[in-house]
Amino acid sequence: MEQHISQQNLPLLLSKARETIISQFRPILKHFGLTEQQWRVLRILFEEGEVEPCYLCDICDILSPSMTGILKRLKEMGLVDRRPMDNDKRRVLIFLTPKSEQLAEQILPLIRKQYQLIEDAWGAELVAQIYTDMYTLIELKKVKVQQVPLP
Amino acid sequence: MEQHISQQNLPLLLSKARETIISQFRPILKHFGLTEQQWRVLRILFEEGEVEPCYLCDICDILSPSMTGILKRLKEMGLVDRRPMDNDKRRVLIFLTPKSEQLAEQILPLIRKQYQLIEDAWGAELVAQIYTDMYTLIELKKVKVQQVPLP
DNA sequence: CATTTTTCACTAATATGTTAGTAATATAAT
DNA sequence: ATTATATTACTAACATATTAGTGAAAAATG
Repeated sequence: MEQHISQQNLPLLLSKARETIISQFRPILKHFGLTEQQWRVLRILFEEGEVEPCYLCDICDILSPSMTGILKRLKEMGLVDRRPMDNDKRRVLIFLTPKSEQLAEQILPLIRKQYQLIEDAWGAELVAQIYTDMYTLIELKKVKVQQVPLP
Repeated sequence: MEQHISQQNLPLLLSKARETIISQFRPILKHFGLTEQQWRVLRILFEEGEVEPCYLCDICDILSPSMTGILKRLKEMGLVDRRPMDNDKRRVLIFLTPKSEQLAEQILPLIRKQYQLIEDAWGAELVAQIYTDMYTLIELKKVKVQQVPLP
């Protein structure tokens, strides 16, 4: 079905753009029985070692209540474990298990290859441009926008 | 908390970019007790009159099972109504009520003003650039990407 | 005309998103 | 030190996302 996209609807455009990208990777994650969010978390843990949940929330763009469930399920799957911090009893540290270390080592090369295939199909320049644009847009978060007065 | 963003993670970047945008509009919708998805649907109905659920799914980038719930809640709120089609008994048509027509007429000017405020803060050229990039990216959906072989 | 395949809206089950609020602990201000 | 505030992880309640699958009707096929 061919359709026009409503003008002045940036969130929707971003949503559709994101779907275009993520659909290229969904088959890989599905093959390993992971959701996109679960993989985001595992990947950060693989790259950075043990970190706190709030740090994961920040980096992965996942809110705290969602993260609670994600970590709970990852723990049930035997893919993460946790230990309390010594100096601050509120905090905990999350880290990978040997099982998930191995899993990440399997998945990461496939993700990289898929990015290569995307560049082959869409052109490396265009992909680079998308990166640049997204970083620019995210940085704009720091530029305060006035709020329209509400009735 | 300042953080680096993982390389080769476009879906996450898109997610953060989208959040940057939508956060500018959330206060408006919240003021009227609407979620972003509910507003997407109302807006299309306001622009296009009565349409079918599958068309709304397509345009709003919302999957059918989600749309079922969204339309059900909008109906309970008295913001949409439905009638079966004459020639095809599977299909239904969704349309606004007087109440939601009036609501849309209140909200739309505020959305437009907020876009103006965004352009004032970030620059019209940059916003235009984002539109262009997103359209380009969405069009890329039609360019088939090879799938990495899975073990 | 009868059979097969598609299409449409829907349900079910599970995972995540969003907002509000909580208890425990830590830090800042009095 | 005592109070007030901030932070961290969490729960609750509801809305939406994702995948699989269903029944009814329409369209395509034989």
